Amino acid sequence: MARRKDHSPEELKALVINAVLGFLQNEPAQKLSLRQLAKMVGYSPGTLINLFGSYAHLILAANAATLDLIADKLDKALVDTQDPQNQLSVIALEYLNFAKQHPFQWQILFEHHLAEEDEVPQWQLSRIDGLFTLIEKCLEQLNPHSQDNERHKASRVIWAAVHGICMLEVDNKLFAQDSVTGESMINSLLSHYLGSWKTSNKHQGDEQQ
Amino acid sequence: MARRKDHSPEELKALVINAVLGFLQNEPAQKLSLRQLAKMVGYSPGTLINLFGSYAHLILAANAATLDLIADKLDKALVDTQDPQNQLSVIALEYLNFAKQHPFQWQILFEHHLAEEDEVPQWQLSRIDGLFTLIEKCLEQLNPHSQDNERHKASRVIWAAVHGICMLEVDNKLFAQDSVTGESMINSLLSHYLGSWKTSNKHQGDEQQ
DNA sequence: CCTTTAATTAAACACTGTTCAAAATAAAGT
DNA sequence: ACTTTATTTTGAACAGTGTTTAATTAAAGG
Repeated sequence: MARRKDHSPEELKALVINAVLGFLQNEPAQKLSLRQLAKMVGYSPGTLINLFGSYAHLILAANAATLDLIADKLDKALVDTQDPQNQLSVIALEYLNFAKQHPFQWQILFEHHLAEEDEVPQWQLSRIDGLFTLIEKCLEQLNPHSQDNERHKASRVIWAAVHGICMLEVDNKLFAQDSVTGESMINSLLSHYLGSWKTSNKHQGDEQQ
Repeated sequence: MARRKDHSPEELKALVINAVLGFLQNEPAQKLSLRQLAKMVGYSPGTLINLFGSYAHLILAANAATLDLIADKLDKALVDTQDPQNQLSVIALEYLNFAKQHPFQWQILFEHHLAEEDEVPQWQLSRIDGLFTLIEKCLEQLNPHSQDNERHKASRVIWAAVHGICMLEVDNKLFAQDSVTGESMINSLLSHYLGSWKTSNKHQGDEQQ
């Protein structure tokens, strides 16, 4: 059998990715498989494999779409916020919101590991780099006297911390009383961490390591 | 075939769990399977299944052993530290150290999801509860005027943040310059967050949410 | 119209976790 | 000591997985 002109390669890729993301709205990534995905879009497993290279790369393509979607949401949420600390808050809360609304789609973003032989593709790296740059810009507004490497470190700390909160929230691993939500934790984190950080480099270097 | 008196059920369980943890020292969880695990210990796949109930519960048992191991390391690391802020630092750094030294064993702790129908077992919950209690005690020493729910929230924030740092460090997803290590991030997090937190409830309530 | 090119797939392969009836043996009863 | 009972262990079968490949067929080029 051969070339069915139903869909161009790009159309088919989009079709498959939509099928993945649609599936992950209701069911966890574990229950997804190449074979039933092929059935959903009406093609054979082999076709999907030589479209994406492998099942792992197919998931990677879906994750790329998710990253773009998140970046888009962040950009839109930032347009009517000027204060840098509020901006960081908006970024973190919007990120949490996405994780809560699409838990399975969000989980697969971080639980999907490529085989160690093939490296993480360049576009993936640049997408993540964009997010860090965004945070660092906020930090620069918050404390114009701060140094590059201080903002670099702080952006990673904030990002990792927010990420951890989202992760445990989505996995229901916080074991917290009802009043303690992901939102309140992010507020606590940002107000205390930034409150100390933005005043720590006014007259001297980092006070502890 | 029947009762081979080679091993009692408990001995066999320990044997299997050791095989799992040994495997995860060198290879990721993806490459582990029930069948090759059975070969390692010299029993059939079926035997392991009616020992543990299922492959998922076998992994759960291995994760329980890991949690005990971590709790043990934390206890031992804490004996010669009095200052509560130093204690929190020791806890976090020891935790990071374990994650770095046993990345695959640590990953499977959080990437392994049970089917939603069977709930997380009680002993698992109590182990995690113990860790939170430990952190809350440090916080109480840090600020005796703080309220219960404030320490409750702060313990979750710290825990989630430390966890996020460990996760991105193990996954190599920090994309940070060499000077920014997991250790330096944990130091930054704790010094800034705690620095603000411990003085925030001296004369009034939580200043923001 | 015929040939070449390339997309698509069914079938086979080597795996996976799980079930179950049959087999093997340890323990209990006589 | 022998039989019976009970229980542990397993091989084989089952339904599923991702991947490879040879064969097929539709479209494009001459």
